[in-house]
Amino acid sequence: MADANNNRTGKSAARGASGTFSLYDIAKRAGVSPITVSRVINKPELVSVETRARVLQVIDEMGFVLNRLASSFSRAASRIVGTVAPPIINFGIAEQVQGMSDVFSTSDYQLLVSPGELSGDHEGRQVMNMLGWQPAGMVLQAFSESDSMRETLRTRGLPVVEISEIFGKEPIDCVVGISNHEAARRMTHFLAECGYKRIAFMGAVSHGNDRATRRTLGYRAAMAELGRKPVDVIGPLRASYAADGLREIMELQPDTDAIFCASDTFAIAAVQECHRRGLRVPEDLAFAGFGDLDFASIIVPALTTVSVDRYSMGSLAAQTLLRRMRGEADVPRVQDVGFTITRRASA
Amino acid sequence: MADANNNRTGKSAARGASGTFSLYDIAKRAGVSPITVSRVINKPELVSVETRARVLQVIDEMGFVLNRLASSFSRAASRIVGTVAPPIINFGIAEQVQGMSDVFSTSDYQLLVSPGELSGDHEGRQVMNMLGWQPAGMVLQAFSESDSMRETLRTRGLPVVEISEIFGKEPIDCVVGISNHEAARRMTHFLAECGYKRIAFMGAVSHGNDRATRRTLGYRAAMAELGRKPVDVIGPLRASYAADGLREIMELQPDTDAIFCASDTFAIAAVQECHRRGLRVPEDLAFAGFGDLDFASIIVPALTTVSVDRYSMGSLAAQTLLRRMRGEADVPRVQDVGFTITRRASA
DNA sequence: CTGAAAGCGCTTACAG
DNA sequence: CTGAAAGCGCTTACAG
Repeated sequence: MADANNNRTGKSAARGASGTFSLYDIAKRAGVSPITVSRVINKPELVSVETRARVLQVIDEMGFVLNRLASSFSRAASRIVGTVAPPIINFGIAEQVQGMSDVFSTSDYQLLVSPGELSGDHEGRQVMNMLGWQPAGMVLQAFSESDSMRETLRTRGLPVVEISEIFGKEPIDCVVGISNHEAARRMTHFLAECGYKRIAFMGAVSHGNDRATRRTLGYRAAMAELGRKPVDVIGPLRASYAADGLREIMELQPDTDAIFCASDTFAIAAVQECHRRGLRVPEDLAFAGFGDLDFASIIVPALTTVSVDRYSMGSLAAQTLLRRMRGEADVPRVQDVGFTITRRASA
Repeated sequence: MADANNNRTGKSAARGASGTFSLYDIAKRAGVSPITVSRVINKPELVSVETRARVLQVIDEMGFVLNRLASSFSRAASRIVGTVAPPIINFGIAEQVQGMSDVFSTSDYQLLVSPGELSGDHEGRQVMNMLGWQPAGMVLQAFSESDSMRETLRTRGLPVVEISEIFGKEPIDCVVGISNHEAARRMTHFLAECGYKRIAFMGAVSHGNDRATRRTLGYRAAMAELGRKPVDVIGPLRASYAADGLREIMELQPDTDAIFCASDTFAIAAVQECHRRGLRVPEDLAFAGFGDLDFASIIVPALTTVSVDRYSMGSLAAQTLLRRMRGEADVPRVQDVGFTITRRASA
């Protein structure tokens, strides 16, 4: 049949001995042409029931796995979606990726996650790398804000969804996220409404993205609106900084009665440090966090925090990208997933 | 030059308008053949300094990104390494992936992470999916133990490194991990040596892998060796189970003086529950965990636990796979990364 | 419903 | 140090 004038068949069959078969091997065995096998896999409704059954049986018998490299490379439209994970995968990022992957796994797109590299100066290089896989779209988890990378992506006209701070942002294409500035501002006002008089802030150093900075600025904006003096310190986003940060704040303003932490990690660790020092939380010192990590509701006292639904952020980003890749016209450029202030026992 | 008898050049150049160029476009512009461009990228030492410089400049000017799909698909040996992440990415898994990716990023292999799907009955399907990308090797994070999948992989003769329980395991190819049975056994003996008399165990339900079960059996083995009666309960691996588990244990054995938890998540949450109930830790009830999460050393009292270096597990797995893919002969089939008992304040 | 031809953009192996 | 030819395993677009 088809193999009379196709000399590749023989070669593939020979390779088959080591466990790998091609479409041609299946076609030969099933007595059909390779395109028919391709259709059985990709567009089964175009093939007659009998032919389909026969081909499927051969596929099963031979343990055939379609070479995705070849199908992606052939003239078919790319079904790859790329994302680059930040170098430090924390719980929030994991939730976000989960949200994305749950959406893509029910689509016919394959999500490729390229883990972030530690050598941080190559943010853009990671994205360029990903571009080599010819993705139909990308989700950027906005750990970096390299301008040249943003420009490259914009020029290519590739559908891109950023998960990011949305305040005052000029997105490459679409952006999904929250306003960290607004969230921090609101939490600060909330603490003031709770009756706390001297609210300090423990912030994280910026890591190539502006989330951390936005939170600090939101706190300061609220303090200005309240007519109060801002007291803030900044350190690396690790639990170990919390004890130092606490000390720094108490030196700056010994009668501080509440500390708003830019992350739950800080808040949880700082609360533990208070236990160690014999300070009562919230009676002697109240705490609020940011993020609503798993442990935030577990620790004693349970943490008052800004709840952000990272899973939803991921799935909304994925859904938005799907719409963009389908070429829908009215896809919103900026989507705010919002946040809530969750009051528990710590403030 | 080269383009006179290559009709693809024109087409590629036309596509270039929308931002994508091929090797042919670069070759034409630089006045060399496509293979030379390929060599500048892959084996620069084979090209003269002048030619190299000229080509690199054109690549840079045109923002050329090599099509990895095409290079992987062409007859070159695959430079793809696949891994499937478990559906729930916890902190340990994240560390493990980090360890892997740090190793691969300094090699010329590209790590492809396929995020796990929630529809858990398709464990093997994920791996088959990955196989379609023609990886040169795979790292299995052993969240599932599907026999048919293991058999498929074995048959193909693909280099595979499993990160897994190593006790009594017949690896597909190579395995890196610890003996959870031994670790749990040792921690139980350690608690006994600390003077605790009635040591109970809070275990997690097995999730397609046998780590959880191994820990339970290790505890029971130690109790048998000590000539004591084992008291164990089992629940879903979520912080919310800890309060229930604690109650169940106290009903089973009201004078329990130490609880060994199969995970730090349980232990941290259970300690918090004790705070809530007014029980002193470790005076009234001592706790030990498993894993040494970030928060284990932060909470008050700091947690006594089994420390397992997940990052090292990931990087050792990657290094082992690299050796297997290079065809080294003496790669050990089973590697035990070991554990340590870390004593802190909770027991 | 099924098939023959052409080509996706690279790299290998062979020449020079 | 550089290049022309062939082919990797699929799928598209065209036929019938």
